[in-house]
Amino acid sequence: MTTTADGARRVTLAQVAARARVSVMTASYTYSRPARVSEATRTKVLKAAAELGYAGPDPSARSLRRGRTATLGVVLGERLGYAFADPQAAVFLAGIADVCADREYGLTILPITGSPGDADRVRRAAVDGFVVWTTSDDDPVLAAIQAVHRPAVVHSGPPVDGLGLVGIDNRAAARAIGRLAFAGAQRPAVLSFPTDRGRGSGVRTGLDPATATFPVTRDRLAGFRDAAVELGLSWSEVNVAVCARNNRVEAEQAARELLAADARPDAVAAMSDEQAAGVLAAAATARYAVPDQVAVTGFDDSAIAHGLGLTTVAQSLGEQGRACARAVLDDDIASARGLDAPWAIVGRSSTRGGST
Amino acid sequence: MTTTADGARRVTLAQVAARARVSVMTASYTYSRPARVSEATRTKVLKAAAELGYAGPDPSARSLRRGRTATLGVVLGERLGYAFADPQAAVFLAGIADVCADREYGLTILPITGSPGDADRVRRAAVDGFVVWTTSDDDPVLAAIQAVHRPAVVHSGPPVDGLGLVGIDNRAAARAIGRLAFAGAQRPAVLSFPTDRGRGSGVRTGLDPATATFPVTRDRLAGFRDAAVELGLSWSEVNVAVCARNNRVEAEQAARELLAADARPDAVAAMSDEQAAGVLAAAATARYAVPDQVAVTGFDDSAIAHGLGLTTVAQSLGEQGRACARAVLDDDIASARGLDAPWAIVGRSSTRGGST
DNA sequence: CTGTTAGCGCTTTCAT
DNA sequence: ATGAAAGCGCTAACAG
Repeated sequence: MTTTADGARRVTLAQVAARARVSVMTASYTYSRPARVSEATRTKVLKAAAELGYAGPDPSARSLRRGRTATLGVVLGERLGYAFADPQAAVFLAGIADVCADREYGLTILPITGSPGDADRVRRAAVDGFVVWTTSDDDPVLAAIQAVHRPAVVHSGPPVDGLGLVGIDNRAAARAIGRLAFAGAQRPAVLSFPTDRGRGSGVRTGLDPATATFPVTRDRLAGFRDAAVELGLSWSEVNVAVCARNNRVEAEQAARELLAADARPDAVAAMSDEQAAGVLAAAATARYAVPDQVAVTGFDDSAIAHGLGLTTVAQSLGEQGRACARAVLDDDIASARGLDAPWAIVGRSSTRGGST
Repeated sequence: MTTTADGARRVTLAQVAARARVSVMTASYTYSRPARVSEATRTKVLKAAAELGYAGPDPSARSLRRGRTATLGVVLGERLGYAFADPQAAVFLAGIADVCADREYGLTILPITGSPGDADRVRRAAVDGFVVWTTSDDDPVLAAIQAVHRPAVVHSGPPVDGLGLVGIDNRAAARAIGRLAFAGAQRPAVLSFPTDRGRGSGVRTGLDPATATFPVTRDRLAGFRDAAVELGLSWSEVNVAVCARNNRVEAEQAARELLAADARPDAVAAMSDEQAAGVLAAAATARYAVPDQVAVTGFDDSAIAHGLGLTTVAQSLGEQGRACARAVLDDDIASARGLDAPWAIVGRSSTRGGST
């Protein structure tokens, strides 16, 4: 007779209790409130459990009875491979994971594939609440989350009735960094995140920010436009290179195209440091001096920005991740009521006027 | 009277059934087996549900009753921030996520923080099985997973009784790539992953592979030693620079140290393409020609390897992730019985002898 | 410190 | 096509 038989023969607390000759409640307390049980009894119960191969209370049963799952759901509006390729998404998730670890919470990832089953996966997730990583205005998953009546926070928008919102004022930040990027420039250009779920890419001119359905993209485009206009530049002539994904390789390719054009840009404002790194690489290849021939700005002040001398917008995605997780786990959505997270301009050597 | 009152007043299927004037079972079928219910009744039930703000069956109750959670657990032996910073870990996770999406499974991430609570978090996770991303021989979480008697697969080791194992033969692959790296070299060096959970870093000489408790590190060190010995080089004189984390920045720093030494290495075998990229950067800064003055090899043939002209070991972490997930979800651990995943040497321009 | 009772919300039988 | 009964495994609430 093997103790660890192969069959997934489930051992229950009742069996353990019977074997230890105690009531089921005593066995239960042994696990959930050890202090309430005498040393001797506890030993007896654990011995019986070990003999039977009982590994602790069933999580589903416990969740049902307690009314909470001790798990947080994180909705990523992308296939996992893309989401993890974004260093800032990683930092954001790490912030969430910190809070979860502190509170002994699990973390369920809900990657959105774009298929109709996405909403169902969200509805069926055994979680106590949700954090949604940046998505588009028209993401059907948002309605599903709204419908389940569990605490949820959306990072960076869109705002959804009943859900919390955390992030920075992207328009204001883009305007501020855009002024540095475009200062003294004649032909500014923008390297953009995708404008909508279709994720079309290519260079457009005079792109209307309002047409973008990703709030982050929309707000940053609007901010860049504000900056251009304030500097007396015509937005309708600004080339906007839209990339399907936020990564260095695509950005470099797009920057190569921009820089090869007749009216070569003399300033490029990118939407992330990764993209800006691609621009710097393309500029280096084409032997254009930064910032004299091309000024470049990033966004996020990620780990690579310092080494690259990148003028950028500093914000803490890690702290924002923690704020999202706390708001959800504390069921305090009121603490997540807007895009008011702190940000700051970090001037370095990639823009004209030097680092201040 | 608001329909969507704030209070987390849980709506149950029984209430929906009552309102729709049908039995609880009919209401249940409406969700779990719509075909078994007439069109008219289904509409009636859904209408009642909408009126009450019922968002579908409670996941915990369903899990308890059905005996499965429809969620897969993924154990990462690192803080999330580090795990996500490793592009190959991201690819591996993406592979797992693919399989989960196909089968309408959720994905719970269990980051290991190194604290005693880790094992508990694993035990309490409401998942049907586990995939464990590379860890050390002495990771206490392995015993916890073994104890819960649910299907589990460990990627790249260590082997654990009753758990599946997926990965490549790292020693053989390291030996093969090491021969290319060290061919024609006099002073080979190695850039290594951490040897144990302590994650000490620094340059060591003649490091005994057997002392490493991370199987991947141990096997690759052993393979590099095999290669060195076969080429008539003395392992006891080989400098091994151990990095605490697998990333480009740390690797570049370590490579800088190696290259600044009196006996400058003329070949560096790294344990990942990220590390190799760091070596290339350090070599470029120091103006050493690759491969003539320094040959460099990577590992994994990741997205960056091609662009860098890196000679490396190709393997598909994505496919391995899928294999792990399938083995667990099919409860077919037998299909994951060893380190026999395919790998191949990809010769490029970073090693002497050119690309073949 | 330990035990009894009740029931979390759902779905698997097995009827009708 | 619909329904009644039973119980998944556990723990809150209340005794003793």
